[in-house]
Amino acid sequence: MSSLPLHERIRQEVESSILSGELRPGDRISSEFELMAHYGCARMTVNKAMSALAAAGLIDRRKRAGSFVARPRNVAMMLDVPDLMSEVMGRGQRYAYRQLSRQIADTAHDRQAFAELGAVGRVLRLSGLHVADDTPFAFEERIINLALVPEIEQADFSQEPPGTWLLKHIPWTEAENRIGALGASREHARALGIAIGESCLAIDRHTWRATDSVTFVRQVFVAGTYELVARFGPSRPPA
Amino acid sequence: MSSLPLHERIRQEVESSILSGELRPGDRISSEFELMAHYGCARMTVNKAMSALAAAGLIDRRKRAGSFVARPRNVAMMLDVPDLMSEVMGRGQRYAYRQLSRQIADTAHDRQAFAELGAVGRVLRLSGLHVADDTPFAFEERIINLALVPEIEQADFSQEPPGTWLLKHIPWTEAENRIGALGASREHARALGIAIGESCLAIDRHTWRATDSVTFVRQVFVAGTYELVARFGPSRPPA
DNA sequence: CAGTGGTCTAGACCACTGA
DNA sequence: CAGTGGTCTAGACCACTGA
Repeated sequence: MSSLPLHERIRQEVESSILSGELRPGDRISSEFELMAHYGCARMTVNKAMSALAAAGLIDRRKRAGSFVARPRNVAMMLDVPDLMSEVMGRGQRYAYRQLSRQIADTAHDRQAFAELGAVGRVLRLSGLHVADDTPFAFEERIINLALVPEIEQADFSQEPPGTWLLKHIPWTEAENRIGALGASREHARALGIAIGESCLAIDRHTWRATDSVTFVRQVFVAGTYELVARFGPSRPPA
Repeated sequence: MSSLPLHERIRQEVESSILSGELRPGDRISSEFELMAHYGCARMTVNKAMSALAAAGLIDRRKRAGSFVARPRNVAMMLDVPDLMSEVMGRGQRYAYRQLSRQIADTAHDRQAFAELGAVGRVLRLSGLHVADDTPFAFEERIINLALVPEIEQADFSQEPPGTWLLKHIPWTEAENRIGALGASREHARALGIAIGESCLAIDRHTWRATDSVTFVRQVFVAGTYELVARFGPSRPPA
């Protein structure tokens, strides 16, 4: 039973040739005209398959020359960056957000806020804990551009954390994440119940709406309690 | 000067409506027939634009019902996972790999190798340091399936690290990365010149060729010396 | 200059599914 | 059952660029 569309079948067959090693980097792939003849289909169907492989970075296409298996350099992996509340609840655990601090500031006087968001004016600064089954697993420190989201001043974070609130109210954004490690500061240590200097995973995320900064957040996870997963490949990895 | 293909212009215009908030999650997008009329083009052109948005996860398409702005849940970010040697040299620094240990084992007797790769038989176990401008910045511990890459037993890692060697000899693979933090072990600490327990970023990468395990590697970076960057969005984030 | 990919057209048939 | 998206056809013209 193969109800697979033809363009998808072509894509998978060429992809398999590349991932199995039958076609090696630099090798030329049959031209669209040759593939048309081979599959007995229209050129658009072949083109759809090959365009998808080019978009995924597996092949390079050059006019007049043809299509070639690309060299795997900086492979772009797909990284899942889930909403923490959804993720915790998805594992069947209870989720809670505990606010630790709240403060209105202005990028004109708050140098850190200015450094992260630029000159956006009034900002809301929050810090809090993400808690799964009564155990804090992440500390977060957030700066929100109030010019863009004034109504967040009245928001209630007892049911959902600021990140989830923002996701609902500022639905689609552009984002940049920086992932690193750090040793727990005094504040992190007290909040997370660990020792100062203990190893933590840190995610710094800056999100924009068009050209305006929406929010900057640093989330700090105790080492071993949280992992990010990124994948590359046609299917999920074999078991 | 807009030499942009029409399908790309349509994609960008709909994307802008979503990212600017003009269209909100759940909102219906004009049908392909309406967009055909609006842009005065063929349906395939509209379809190419909308299919790209659906592939990127920005819209959901349902037969009979139409196309709708998706809810931003687990957004898939693009994570750059560069080759360490290329990255260091791309920054204009000198790169070197220093091998620390080398050992042939068998998954029949080596429990850790079996746990990571499965029952693949003979394996090569390596540990070494990635060095930029004479400063070690990453420790790596690697297990390689010799059944798949027997010639690596004779390879010389003085010019390129095992990862780069594998990239050249086993060009395209599937991969899964797990990114977390850990405290430096005694071995990490000695190799990297840091204190035991000091915070480190750890990347565990398992790569496959079709259904066969090729290699498992853990790379450990001193906190603050290395960051991973992941992005989501139509363009690069504003400055 | 000739082969290749990039794009686009104006149709077509179909599966699906919600009004 | 009618509107929608999914797919596909058989053409077309063009820009590019390497033989």
